[in-house]
Amino acid sequence: MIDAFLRKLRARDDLLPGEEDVLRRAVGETRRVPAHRTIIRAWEPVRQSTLLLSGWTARAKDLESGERQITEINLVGDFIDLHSFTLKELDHDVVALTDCELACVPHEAIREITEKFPHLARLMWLVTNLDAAIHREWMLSMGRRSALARVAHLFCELLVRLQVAGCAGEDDYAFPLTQIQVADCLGLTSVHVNRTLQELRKRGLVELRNRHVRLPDLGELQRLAQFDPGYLYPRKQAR
Amino acid sequence: MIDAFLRKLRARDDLLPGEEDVLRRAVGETRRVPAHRTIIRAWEPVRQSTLLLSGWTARAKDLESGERQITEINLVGDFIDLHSFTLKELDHDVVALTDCELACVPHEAIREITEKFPHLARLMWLVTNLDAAIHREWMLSMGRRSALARVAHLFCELLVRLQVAGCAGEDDYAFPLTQIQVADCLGLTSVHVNRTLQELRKRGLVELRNRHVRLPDLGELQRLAQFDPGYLYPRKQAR
DNA sequence: CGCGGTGTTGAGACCTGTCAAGACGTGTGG
DNA sequence: CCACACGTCTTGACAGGTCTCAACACCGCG
Repeated sequence: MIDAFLRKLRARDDLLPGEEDVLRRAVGETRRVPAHRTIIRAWEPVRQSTLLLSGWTARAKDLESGERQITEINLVGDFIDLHSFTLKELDHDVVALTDCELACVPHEAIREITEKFPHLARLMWLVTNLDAAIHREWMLSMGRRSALARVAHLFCELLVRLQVAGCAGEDDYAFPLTQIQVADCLGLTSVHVNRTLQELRKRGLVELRNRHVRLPDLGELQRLAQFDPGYLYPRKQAR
Repeated sequence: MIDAFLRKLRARDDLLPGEEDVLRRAVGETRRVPAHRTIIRAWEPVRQSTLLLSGWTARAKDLESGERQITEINLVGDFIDLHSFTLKELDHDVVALTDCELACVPHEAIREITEKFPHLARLMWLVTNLDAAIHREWMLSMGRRSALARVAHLFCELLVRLQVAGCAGEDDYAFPLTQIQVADCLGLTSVHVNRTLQELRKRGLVELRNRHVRLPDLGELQRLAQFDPGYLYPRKQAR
């Protein structure tokens, strides 16, 4: 159930004896939410963190004028709000992009981990820092990459992350986002995302239909996006 | 010496007895670096984190084409790379924007804190999560705010953060950045930053000269920027 | 006094946004 | 089974914000 999360941790460091058990015991009840539901509302007190067991979620910030910026996509095995353990309330909403299965982990349990399992606590700290690294790469996209490179980069990132989670093939994966949601991720309009996708299709870099994407020329796509997976910290290391 | 950092922590939660001492003992030697120096280079192994005692630094990511994106400004009392404790290497450079004084904190010392001072460790975890919250707000700026609002928002953020650090007046502070660096923060060109600054001056919202800025109509500036300091998590809370 | 970096200005290009309309697809109710 | 409604995708014409390139002014400093 929490296996995708364990895999994510083990990709970065070996777990010590007992750590897997503690984590399994830390997990409380699970629940399902339908697509479009707001799972966590900004600025409301949070007493538990939530692990994503299946589906896609997004962290979204809105301006008064209604424009939305998605600051991160979360996938199977991600905590959607582990940072709420230290922050106690979030500066953004978390919304379900698809139907989702969620597992609760009470902050009290995480606190116990910080008291008694410091190595595991460091790994959970690491996980929140991985989110921040993704944030920084997205900033680079929004500040300095063209629309074409931005869209390409998003497809590249999601491929790698879904592969780690075991939810993607060599060069394809289920892609549930609408063009509106892609636009909200990239700081573009949906009209322009549409035209950009057409350009990527014309170049033979992206095949997208029926909520499924294939990236037939990954090398070229990565070159176009200047995608380097280093920022996802895929290496195992003592931490 | 590390007082600005202590103030930053105490603004979020009370310290327990002994925690201040541990922190003071954790700090190793200090050093000075001149402006423009690269303090930490991306992807090189890091064995210590660095506390900023004076000056301004930036986290910078570059594209091959040479375009730069600054993903965060760090100020007195900030760790410039606390996340390197879990990440072991950084996905970005850290550069000195001004002459800086730095203090080393060996990762070994932070590791000890996670082993023996879990509450303090949680506060240091919190500090890295504050960085991520700033990242998210900057993403909102770059994705959805106009150039005018972006520049305004940056001035608002720096005012609040410098006030917490005790380095700003009611409505003014020393502002050492060039327009090129501001552009790199906001995903704009320096030419456009220049024109945007003129517009802000014309509206009576920003007075900037001699590396010093005053914000005569803070309320209006914040309204224009849709600035809400909540994302800086200025509240004290048990953590 | 000259130099290099920074700030300023102008003209024009271009990328992306805006607005609007229609096509397409899917689920629902009659 | 059809009609309809709704969201999404697509397309076109046009607007506008931001960028590019270039030149010049300014200023601190050696």
